[in-house]
Amino acid sequence: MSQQRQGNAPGNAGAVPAFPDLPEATIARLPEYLRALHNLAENGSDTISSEGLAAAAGVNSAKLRKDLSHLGSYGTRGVGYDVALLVDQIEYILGLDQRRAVALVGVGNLGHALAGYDGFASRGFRIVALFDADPALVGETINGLVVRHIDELSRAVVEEGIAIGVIATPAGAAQGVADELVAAGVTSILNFAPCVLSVPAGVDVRKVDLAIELQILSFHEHRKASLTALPGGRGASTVEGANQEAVGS
Amino acid sequence: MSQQRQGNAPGNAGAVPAFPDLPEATIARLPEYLRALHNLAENGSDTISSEGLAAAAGVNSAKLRKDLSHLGSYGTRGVGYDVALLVDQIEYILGLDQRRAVALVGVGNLGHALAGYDGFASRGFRIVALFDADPALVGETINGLVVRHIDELSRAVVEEGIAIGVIATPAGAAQGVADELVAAGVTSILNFAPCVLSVPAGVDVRKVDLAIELQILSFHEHRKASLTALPGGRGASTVEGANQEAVGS
DNA sequence: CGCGATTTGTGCACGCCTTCACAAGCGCCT
DNA sequence: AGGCGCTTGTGAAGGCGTGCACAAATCGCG
Repeated sequence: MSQQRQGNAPGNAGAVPAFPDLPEATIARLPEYLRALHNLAENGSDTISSEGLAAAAGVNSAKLRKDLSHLGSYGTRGVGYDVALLVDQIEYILGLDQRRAVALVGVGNLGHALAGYDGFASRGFRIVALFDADPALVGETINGLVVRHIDELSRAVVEEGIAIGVIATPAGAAQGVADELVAAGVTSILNFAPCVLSVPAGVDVRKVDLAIELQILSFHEHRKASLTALPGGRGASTVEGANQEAVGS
Repeated sequence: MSQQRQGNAPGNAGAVPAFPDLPEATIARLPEYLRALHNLAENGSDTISSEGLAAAAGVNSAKLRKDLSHLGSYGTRGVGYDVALLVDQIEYILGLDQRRAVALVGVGNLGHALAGYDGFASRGFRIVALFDADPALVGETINGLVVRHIDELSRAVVEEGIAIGVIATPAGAAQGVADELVAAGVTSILNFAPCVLSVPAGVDVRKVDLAIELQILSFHEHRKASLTALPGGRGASTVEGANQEAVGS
């Protein structure tokens, strides 16, 4: 590894290990590696081989090694990777060393569940504010947080230092909420509403559409069915095996 | 377009428009096109240009045209695409003409919300059975469905003709549930549990991990912050604009 | 009927990502 | 100390996906 930490900050004394620019595909897999590593750490493993970690994360071992090499991580040849060290490295890269504050807008059916979802708290995030436009929901307490009216969003974002917003409103309200989030200073949005958001440059949007995932599965069902129905079709056994397609680009 | 509907079933008289093998990337975008088309249809549009539809779906128009050309779809040069026809084509390809039956396992926090999520019903899916292992939850009625014990899963899958299962259990229980689903005959699984599932060939798995999406956003936050902090950093304005990264491979 | 405006469908080139295969490095055992 | 086995890190090749740019096709109008 010749060029880890390529110094784009010339005079910096190495205090901040300047930011490597990782391929998007790699970034999307890092959280999965992190989860697998936490599992391994709980089971008492000190080191793990690329083969082992790859299996735990559901990817090819060559891919895993290349991913890790991108972030300049040191494994030890003949031994493997130090689990604790790798956890720290990945958490640092992902910016999870600081527990990030998240605002959630829309506490309807889905939003309510997200507000109570353990997985966020246990993986580096704190939902610090809930908002809704419906007066009937404002005031309700969910998981220790009081739902506030969306008009208070702007102030809360500033006061709590919120950089990430989650939209769990109906599609019709999503763009308006996104605009308010951006105006308040939020620079990353996770959108559960089934619609395209338009945001200014510098704001990142990721979209999760639950129905789309089912529709993709439906396509494969349809394909499998039409294969088995074909005269010469060899049935579903022609499909490649054990494909674990992770979501997220 | 010379080779639409390449007849892999030689003697078939065209009754079944033999299955084109679309690129995965295209498949993942079809549901988004479909959603945009439904919106357009509601607004009374009869035809739509590739430019217009691309904007509504948040993609490049060239990409959209290439995607649609893959499924042998007919647009009219100088005019655009027939909205109703395109809806039918995409719904057929995705296998949404038949409302697919879905089983949902795990009605905890997240599962409860999924069971009540309108977006499934309105886009071609019927959740027909709910299961949980916790006796305290069995018997509860959610959205008109009674939660059954997971032991009844196998019978229900057969009786109701269920081909798609959704796992919304804790990570520890997910692999066991997946095994039972597969044993019962389910061939597609949507997994919300944060773990890797291992399934036999011929079974498709898609994974949605809500925390992972946030972690990817967190990375970009971290990156943006480190850029603005840099001596020569030109701030967040260097990021490419309005990037709408859709989730799903 | 012919022409211009418009829009689709696609050949092509480029870049990203994946995968293979192997050299380089590390630790352990004798 | 030396050799052997194991594992990482990476060069190179191949495949896939994207986006440009343009030819082909269709409609409307004079």
